[in-house]
Amino acid sequence: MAIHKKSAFTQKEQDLANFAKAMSHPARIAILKVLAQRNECICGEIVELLPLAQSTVSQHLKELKTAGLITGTIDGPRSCYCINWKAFEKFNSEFNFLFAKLKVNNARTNGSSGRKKACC
Amino acid sequence: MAIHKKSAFTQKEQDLANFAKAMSHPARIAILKVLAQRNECICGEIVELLPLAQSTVSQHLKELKTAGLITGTIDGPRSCYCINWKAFEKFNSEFNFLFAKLKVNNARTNGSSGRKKACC
DNA sequence: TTCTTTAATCGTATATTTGCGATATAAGAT
DNA sequence: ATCTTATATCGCAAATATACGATTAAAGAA
Repeated sequence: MAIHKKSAFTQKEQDLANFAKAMSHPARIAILKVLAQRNECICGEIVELLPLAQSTVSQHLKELKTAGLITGTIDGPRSCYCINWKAFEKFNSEFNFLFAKLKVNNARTNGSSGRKKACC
Repeated sequence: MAIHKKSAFTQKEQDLANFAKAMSHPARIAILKVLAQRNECICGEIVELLPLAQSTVSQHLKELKTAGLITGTIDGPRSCYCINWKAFEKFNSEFNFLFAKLKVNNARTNGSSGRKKACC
């Protein structure tokens, strides 16, 4: 492509998109589920559970960490990962806020006493 | 990469990832917001509001439609788009379900009477 | 029919993502 | 000091995503 256009959108739009992007791979969804079940987890445990090579899992963990969805701390020769609940709840509520706002707008313009859609 | 590994994960994990993927670009977030505000919208109106070429917007609309987040119907020489509320709510609740499940697990294993995290 | 309008699709260039093996790093064990 | 374990990073290949201009298609207007 010629030039990146992502910066032409609002920060909130970019934040939501970045959050969604971090969740946009089944391996990363699976990692989050494992972290939730075990509360905390070292890389090797996740590698055993996923059908991916160690280096690939490490890369997915790095992406989740960069996006702020998980935290990782060095524990001797290991790395211990946890879900960053604060960030997760923040993005979850932002997502719900967008969704709720959309629903309200939809009800206002297309409710029982509102106009009908011309199409769709 | 050598081979696709996405199919090695569960259907629910793939569904959630696909939904997140559809939301993973600020242009598509912006499109959803426009569709919500106007209830329904033709392609040209969206093109005027976004800093992207017509062909690019059309491509984003196609991705949202393929992911099932919006519907599109032909209206003469125009195409009218709407948010597919049912699919949107379904995925939203699935997302919330995952999040709630994670939160419950976290409270159970790390609540006021539970054990502390060893790291993070 | 021909012209205009609207949108989808094609072709192309470039950027990013995904995945793995190999290597590097870092810390504890011997 | 050397070995082992655990993980991050590098380098590469292949697949996807992003963006645009040009073209095509489809329907109403002249």
